[in-house]
Amino acid sequence: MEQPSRIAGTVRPGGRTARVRAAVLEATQDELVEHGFHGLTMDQVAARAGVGKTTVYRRWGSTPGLVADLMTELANQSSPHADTGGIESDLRVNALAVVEALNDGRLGATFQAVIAAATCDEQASLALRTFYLRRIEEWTSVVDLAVARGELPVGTDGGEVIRAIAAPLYYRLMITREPVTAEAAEWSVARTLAAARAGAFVTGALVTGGAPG
Amino acid sequence: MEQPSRIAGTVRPGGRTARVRAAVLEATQDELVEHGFHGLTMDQVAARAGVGKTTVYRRWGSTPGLVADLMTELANQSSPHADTGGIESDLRVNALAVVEALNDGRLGATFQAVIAAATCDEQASLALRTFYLRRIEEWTSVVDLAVARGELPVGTDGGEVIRAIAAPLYYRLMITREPVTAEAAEWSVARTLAAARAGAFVTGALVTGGAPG
DNA sequence: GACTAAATGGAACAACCTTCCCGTATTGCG
DNA sequence: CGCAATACGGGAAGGTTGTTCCATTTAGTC
Repeated sequence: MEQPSRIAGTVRPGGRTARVRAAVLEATQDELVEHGFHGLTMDQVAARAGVGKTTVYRRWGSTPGLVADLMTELANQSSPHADTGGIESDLRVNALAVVEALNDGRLGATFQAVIAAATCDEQASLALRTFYLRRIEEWTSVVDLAVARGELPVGTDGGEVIRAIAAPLYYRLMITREPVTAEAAEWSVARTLAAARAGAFVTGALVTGGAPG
Repeated sequence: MEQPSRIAGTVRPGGRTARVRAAVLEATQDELVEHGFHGLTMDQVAARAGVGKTTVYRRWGSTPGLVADLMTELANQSSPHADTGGIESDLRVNALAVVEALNDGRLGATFQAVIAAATCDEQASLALRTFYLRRIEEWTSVVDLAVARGELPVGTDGGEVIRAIAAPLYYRLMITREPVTAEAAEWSVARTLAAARAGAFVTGALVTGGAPG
């Protein structure tokens, strides 16, 4: 095709190109805060960023492409997991970080936009999946260490525990649209931990009764 | 004023008006299955439904209005909760029903569309919240009965239990975009039940340790 | 510091969304 | 069965957004 076997912006990523990218992503977030994903247009993003429409089309192609790139950018800003020495406080740090992120004007709007975009765009869906699976993986070690310390049963699936912490918070945000409070985070930690201690997160086991078989 | 103090379609809801509404909502679902919320246009909905686009604009106003009405329609189609006599199987019925709905082509696409629409439209957000809070309320009695039977601790918050069952499934659907399987439903039931039995859903209590402090 | 290729920006064009106007068809009622 | 009000349908106009072409500017290199 027309493209020199590479995507525009990757051959000479320094100087102006980098400034343009930063300005466009910044403008994208601003637009998302104000209008949400449905109201995001290439036109206004370009105008707000002070760049030509052509540039936005060439480098991002569409509005889902914009939010996907935004999510990829966030994915690269790795936030190190906690290590407070106890699983309960570690998970609490995690849950409260999620609550804080979702309630942050810019971040919250961005997350919701990418989630919305992922419902109709494969690129956005991939960016979303990549971001969260990476975050989950980063935090899994917190659970693994707790297992090593004897705080949780051997075989506990760390990834599933981290998912279980976050799930109720996102459920409130996106589905029931209830406020995502610190209290909800505490509940999530307490309930997940209770289930984990009962062995409900042990791989392959479906513990439903009071005593393990 | 222009409007006779009522919204079009509410004064004479019989006959053609009802047929038009049914055709439009049907076409909306079809379009959602094919293009998602982002690709939903008033134009194509009208064409597909075989009605004038003026009518669609007059009665629904926008695409979020369309999906909001769709959700309201689904909310009125109440599905009675289970009563198998045991909390575990009751919750399993609930979880599997959610899995089935989310994996259904039409329903799944509709849910995702409304969730996406709710991120930028108050009307859709309200329809979504109304739908789910009603469903949660319908299923809460299942937990209350279990408490009465002595299967779960006194004071267990039924609404929160039902939320906890569904949350991981929606999390997989919308956030990590992993397949929503029957296995995931089983996990959710087992973990929620383990936490509930440990008293983690008792109102006001934050049970985190083995023994209450 | 000059050269080459990459990246950008402005303008033009097409497509789409949304509204307005008015004639027509249908409903609910007497 | 006839009347009056309601709801619908079609087409055209105005505005916004999507998409592409080509000259100009800039980054990276010798």
